[in-house]
Order: sequence, then structure tokens, then C-alpha cells
Amino acid sequence: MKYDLNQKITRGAQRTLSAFTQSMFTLLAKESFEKIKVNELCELSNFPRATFYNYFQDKYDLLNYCWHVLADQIDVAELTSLNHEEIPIQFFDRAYDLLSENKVIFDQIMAHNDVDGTLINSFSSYMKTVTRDYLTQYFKQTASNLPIELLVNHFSNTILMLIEWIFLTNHPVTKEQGHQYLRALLGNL
Amino acid sequence: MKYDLNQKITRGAQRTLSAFTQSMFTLLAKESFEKIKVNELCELSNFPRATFYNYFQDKYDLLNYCWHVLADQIDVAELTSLNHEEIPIQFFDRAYDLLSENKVIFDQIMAHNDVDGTLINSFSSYMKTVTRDYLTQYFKQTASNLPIELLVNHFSNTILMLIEWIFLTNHPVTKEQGHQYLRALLGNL
DNA sequence: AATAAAATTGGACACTTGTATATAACATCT
DNA sequence: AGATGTTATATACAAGTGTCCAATTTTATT
Repeated sequence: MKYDLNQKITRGAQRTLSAFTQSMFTLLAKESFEKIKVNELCELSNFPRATFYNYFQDKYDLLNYCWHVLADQIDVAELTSLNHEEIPIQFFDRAYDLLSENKVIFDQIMAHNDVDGTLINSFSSYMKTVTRDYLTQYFKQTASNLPIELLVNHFSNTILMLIEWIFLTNHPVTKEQGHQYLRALLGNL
Repeated sequence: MKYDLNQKITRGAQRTLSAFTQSMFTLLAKESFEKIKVNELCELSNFPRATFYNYFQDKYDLLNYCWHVLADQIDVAELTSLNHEEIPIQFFDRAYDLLSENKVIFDQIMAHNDVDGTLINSFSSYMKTVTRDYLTQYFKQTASNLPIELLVNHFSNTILMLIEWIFLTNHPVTKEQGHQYLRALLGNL
């Protein structure tokens, strides 16, 4: 990301960011990520190439920003209950809601992009970071004979594996059923 | 992969495949995957670009073939014991050995490539496939209230997470300690 | 409304990518 | 040794990438 998101974002900048993000999602619903050219993104957004490169290193960079925009819906209500055991379940629920709300888009995307392609990798990778960050803050004080990092990785891997199995490889499962699976897989910890 | 690996590979083809594979590993020890150009690979291998494209779609394709060559060391002795409980441990051991034997190379590679970059993603992705294929053949007959696919994913994720934690983020851990961690994480299944 | 800062724009540039094609070199088999 | 099929090579090409710059327009602030 060339543009600094921490500064106060001007109106024009916001417009530009939104336009490119929107264009990316639109194009992803129509063709595979590999096939998308920076020129396409620019034409659809009505911005010249130079503007694109003012904000992003490349299309991968934009894609990452797209996940950021999407996942921002998650950490709005950051501070719910604190029943320790339930943290993974809670996070699962949030991810479940996020993917449910955007199911249409994701289904379209999956129709043009392989499960093991660049795009899904990029999404997984972003979600992994978010999930780990979230879990880490709750597992800091947990006593265990396992390194915390391992524990956090394991929990986030499991949650996201389940989420991706449900939504990206289209195995319709209710939230409650998901809870059961999750408890079965993580039951001992 | 443009070249068909199933046909009998001629001596010349083998020479070419090996040269490019070797060059890739050599360059990965010196610079990040992103920076490696097809031209570099060709110069180092003393082959013209056209030859490269006779065999591979692009550098990602070659990289994938490199993992294939590397991981072939694993499935040589495919058929050891059959104590069901021990399958994940056994596979962990094989992966542990593989990474141990190639520790020098991997350390060099990690010095120039991010843990969440394209390269490691590509490696993880390849290993995931191998691991899942391996585990699936043993879990077919296992009775469980969980979908087998979920179970296999969970096991392979956990094994590989641990392997990557040990070798790619440099947390020196003995094989026996690894077993303990693995049992703790998967203990309930 | 004036001003300074920030964003947009068009065009030029060097470089990399992947394809295509025609010719030469090579290995393998009878 | 000669015929056959595969691989190597040189070269050319269209398209995309990412950078740079100087001129212009838009924006936030006073």
C-alpha cells in the first residue's frame, strides 16, 4: 500500500479508494484474478493508470486492501462477553456472519477462481492475520504447557478451515452445526 | 507444467528439468522469489528463454515442480506400520526428516523470503495437498460424526502448522517434543 | 476567497512476460 | 548409418508492468 491509511483520508482519496475496491469486486465476479489487468481496473473506475499506482503497488496490493475493507465489518463490536471458553465460538460466529452477508459475492468469485489459486490464498492469508491478532489478545493470560503461538495458530487455523469449508467449498451448514464441529475439533483445549 | 512428466523422460529433458530446478534453488538462496526473473533462471542454467517455456508455464510453475522434486523424498517408503492412532505422528516424522535434511537450504530461503509471501504460500499449499492425499487414504474407514474431509483438513493443518513453526520460523524443537505438542493439539480425536 | 497541501492526469520510458515460428541439433531405434 | 521424433535455439512480437515527471485540478484550512 503506497497510500498511508493512518493519515486523515481526504474526500478525493476516499472516492478513489472506493472506486478501485468496487471495481475489483465487480471484476472478480466476472473473471479470474489472474486475468484482471490494471488497465481494466482503471477503465472501470475511470481513473488513469498513474492514479492507481499512486495508491497501490500492484493489483495484489489492491486485493489485500479489499479484504481489509471487507473484514472491517468484523471488528466493529470488538468487546462482547469474556467467557474464556467461548472466544473461538464467538469469533467463528462473526466470521460466519461476515461470509453469510457476502455470500452472493463470494459465490460469484468462487465461480471464476480456483480454491487453491492466488485469490483464495490471499483471502485466507488476510483472515489468518486478523484471526490471530484477535485470539492472541485473549490467550495471553492462558496457562498452558504449549507455546501460546502454537495454540493461537491452531485455533485460528481450525476456525478458518471450517469457515472456508462451509462457504468457499459450498458445504451448507448452520451456525449451530458449525459450533458442534468446532467443539469436536477443539474439544480438548 | 507444459512438459508431461508421465511419459518416459528423455536424458536431455531430465538434464533440462534438473538444471532449472537447481537454478531456482540457487537463486532462492540469494534473493526473494518475486525478484527472480525468467531471464536470470535461463542465464544461470545456460538455456534460452524458449527452452524454459517449453517446460514451464511461468516461474510459479517451476517453483511448484521444485517442491515436487523435494517432496518426492517423502513418499518413497509409503507403507510402514498401520497403527491407526500413529498415522499423524508418522507423517509428522517424515516431514520433520525432510525439513531437517534440507534445513540449510530452507534457512537461506527464509533469509530472503517473507513467511507470508508467495514462496512460502506455494510451499505450504503443495505440502497441504501431499499431506491430505496421504491422510485421506488412512482415514477412509474411520468412523466419526465429523465429515472425513474436515477431519483430514484438521489433521494436515495441524501437522503442517507445527512443521512450519519449527523450521520456517526457527523454533528448534526435537522430534519427541514435537510429538508431545502434536498429541496435545490433536489429543481428543 | 486566498493559499498551501494533496491528488489527478497524460505521456514517455525501460523492462518483463508469454507466444509463435522456423531452423538446427540431438537422441533413439531398427 | 539413416530415419524419426523430440528438444534446443534464435528471433521477433504484442501486451502488460511499474516508474517517473511536470502540469493541472481538487481539497482543506484560514
